[in-house]
Amino acid sequence: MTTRRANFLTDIIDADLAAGRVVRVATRFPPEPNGYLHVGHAKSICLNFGLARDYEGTCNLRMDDTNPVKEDIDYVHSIQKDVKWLGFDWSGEVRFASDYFEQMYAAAERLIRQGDAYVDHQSVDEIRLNRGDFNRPGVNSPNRDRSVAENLELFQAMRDGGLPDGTCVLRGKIDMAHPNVLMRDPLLYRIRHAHHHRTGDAWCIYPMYDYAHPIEDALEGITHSICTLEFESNRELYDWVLDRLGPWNPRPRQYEFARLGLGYTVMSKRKLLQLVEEKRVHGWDDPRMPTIAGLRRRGVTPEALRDFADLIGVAKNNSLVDIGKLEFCVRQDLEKRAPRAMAVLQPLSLQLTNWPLGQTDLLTIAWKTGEAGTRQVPFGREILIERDDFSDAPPRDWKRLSLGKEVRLFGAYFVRCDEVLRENGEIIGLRGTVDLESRGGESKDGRQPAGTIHWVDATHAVDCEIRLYDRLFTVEQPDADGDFLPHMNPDALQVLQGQMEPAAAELPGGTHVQLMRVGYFFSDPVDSEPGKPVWNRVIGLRDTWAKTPGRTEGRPERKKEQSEAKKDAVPKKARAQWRAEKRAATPELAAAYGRYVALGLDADAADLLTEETEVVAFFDAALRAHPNPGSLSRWFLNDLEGLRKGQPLAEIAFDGATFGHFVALLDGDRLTVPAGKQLLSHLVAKGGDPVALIGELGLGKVDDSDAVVAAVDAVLTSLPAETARFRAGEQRLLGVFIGAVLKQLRGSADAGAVRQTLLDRLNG
RNA sequence: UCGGGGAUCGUCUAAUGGCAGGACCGCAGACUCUGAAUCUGCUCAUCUAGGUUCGAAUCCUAGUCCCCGAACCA
Repeated sequence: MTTRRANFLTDIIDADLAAGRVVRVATRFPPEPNGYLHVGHAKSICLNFGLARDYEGTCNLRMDDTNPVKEDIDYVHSIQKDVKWLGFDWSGEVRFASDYFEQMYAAAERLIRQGDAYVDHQSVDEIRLNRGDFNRPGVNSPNRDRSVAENLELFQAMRDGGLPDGTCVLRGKIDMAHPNVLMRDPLLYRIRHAHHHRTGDAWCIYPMYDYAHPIEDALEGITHSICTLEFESNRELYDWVLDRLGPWNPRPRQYEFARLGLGYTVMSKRKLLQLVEEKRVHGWDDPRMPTIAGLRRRGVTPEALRDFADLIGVAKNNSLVDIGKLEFCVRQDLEKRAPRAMAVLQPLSLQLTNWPLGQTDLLTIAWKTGEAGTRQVPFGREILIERDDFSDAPPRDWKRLSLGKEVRLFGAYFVRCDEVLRENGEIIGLRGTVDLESRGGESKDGRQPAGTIHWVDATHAVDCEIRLYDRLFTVEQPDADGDFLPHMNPDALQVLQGQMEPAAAELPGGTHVQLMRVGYFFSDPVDSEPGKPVWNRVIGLRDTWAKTPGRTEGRPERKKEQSEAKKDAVPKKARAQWRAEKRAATPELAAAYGRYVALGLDADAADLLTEETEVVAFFDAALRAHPNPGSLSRWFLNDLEGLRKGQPLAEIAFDGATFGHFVALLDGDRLTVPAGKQLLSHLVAKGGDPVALIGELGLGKVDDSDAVVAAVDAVLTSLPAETARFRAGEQRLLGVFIGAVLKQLRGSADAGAVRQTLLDRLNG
């Protein structure tokens, strides 16, 4: 198993493997072929395929093609291309949801026969209306109680094709009052007389996502079905479908993670499609687009994208990732791989008056300093430098050319500026002299110029198109409110004619270079022609100079204000209030509350213990076994409540009386607190007799102070560095020692005594 | 309003009752034939309030804020 980043999903998988719930890991990446994949998908691809790789399992690529009106074969191809380009390979053939249509149909008939589905003839509007809303339950369809035979016949009729679209649907029969609206008799099949890119006209009914997806997963033997957070509510329905159509081995489980949110771009397929269709960008692979195709054409590498996925991790927090992290990964990767070349984007002519007319010097310069591989770079009397590299009023730390000052032209000669040529006040050229002794960039006398700049020889330079790309939007969250289009960055694409050194201009389409001191570039694989490359700027170099002169623009505030609806909403009814009302309506609870208060419990404890009658019964039984309400309520409320995780008391492995006996052991000083916690969690999970378990688990309290002293000494000698640090003043390390001692004594020693012994030893 | 999720440096993410760690960003310095890269150092966080515990980011209670869900979409 290769090393990997841990996240909550690897925790789950580790636990599943350890418990034997699964014997291998099978994941899947299930895009709908209705658009191009984007960088958010790249995160999901890296996750799913990465998990399969790390656990030596499998990952399927599956087209979720259940809606023929939106999907297209072109997208099927682009998706495969993008996944491969990212560096992943799927298990076996590409899968298609449409390949399972026959099995899904049979499964639907089974649901009907089981009484779990029915054909409904209500209209779209009626169905929506009768579904109710978050506050109102839905109402049953008049067709809900049709017989199995009738449903079977109607469903067959749906398939047979005689019914126009919208005539009727197949629905799951669950509960129209369910608090999860998705569970209110969800639609399973609808009629759509549409041509499917794969099944053609074989079908006129198509399954809905919530019905189809779990079946696809189960049929493929998927163990961990990973999707994004917005499907959390759908999981209940996913499980419903699987539970009624099993048994499955393995039984797939759905888990959700946070989709990628990235600053200064949009990620929804709808918005991306809109940009393409309205021709606001030049197609899906426009280098400004966050699509995989766009990033690829821009010159971002698969390695950089995979690094990025690793860097941002996987969790359930809604997050907005700083696009600077992507830029960091791109720079880091290109820094390693890109050869260096020179081009001038905004040329300024420099005439070298002491260079012989018509003579050219051919310099040999390494593609990458310190590495093998060189090219020839011509040098002559007229040199082009970057306009920004000359200043006639240089600031204090200026490391470039200025009047009377000398700089090194990278890999060539030292030059000095002697004269500035102007026209109407504007600088139109420079005259200067070259140090003929400095060929190769070293002077005989060992002097060092202030700086080094890039350049090209004017007579040999090659004209080439340079495309400068920038963030697509001017704000971090373009779709935070209202229309995202007004936030488009008009300067996201800037086209320049640059002058490039001849050797670099020969490079074929699809090559990366670093144009020195400018940025990383990629010769456009589509528009480049032999000898006429078009260069895309992938990303600029980090520029600590550009941002120094007071240009620190503050990071814009992120949008996180309350929605209008929330502002006016009445606060949720307090839970304490809810319990008080329940007590008022339930004499049994009210009586218990009075009794507990009379017993000396504080009002909060009495309140919490009287939320449900089963708790009261449990607590009363404990009270009979051990009449100490104070410690009983503390252990119940603080520990047992956490351990049972909402499980009904009736389902845990021990009863109230046992709980009473358990607390009595603690009060009788037979058990320390940590040992008690260990014992309690054992009791909740497996049950048993507390007294017997103390012996079995070795939890009995150790009163032997010699044993404590011995353990303390052992721990201190095993942690010499920490001991020294503690003595030097790091008091917080006491907890580490206590923990280690307790662990050694299996939690059976009194923590207070351990603490005191430790202090004596450390300070004495 | 009902149901489901989530809150840890500016950002992303760890810590599974025991030293709040890493990365990005930022700042400072070193080095430099790229104001790049590299190297060194620094700044910076547990949503709030109570409780349990020797010890709480973690367990309990109450609250606050954010996100998702009511398509014959996925």
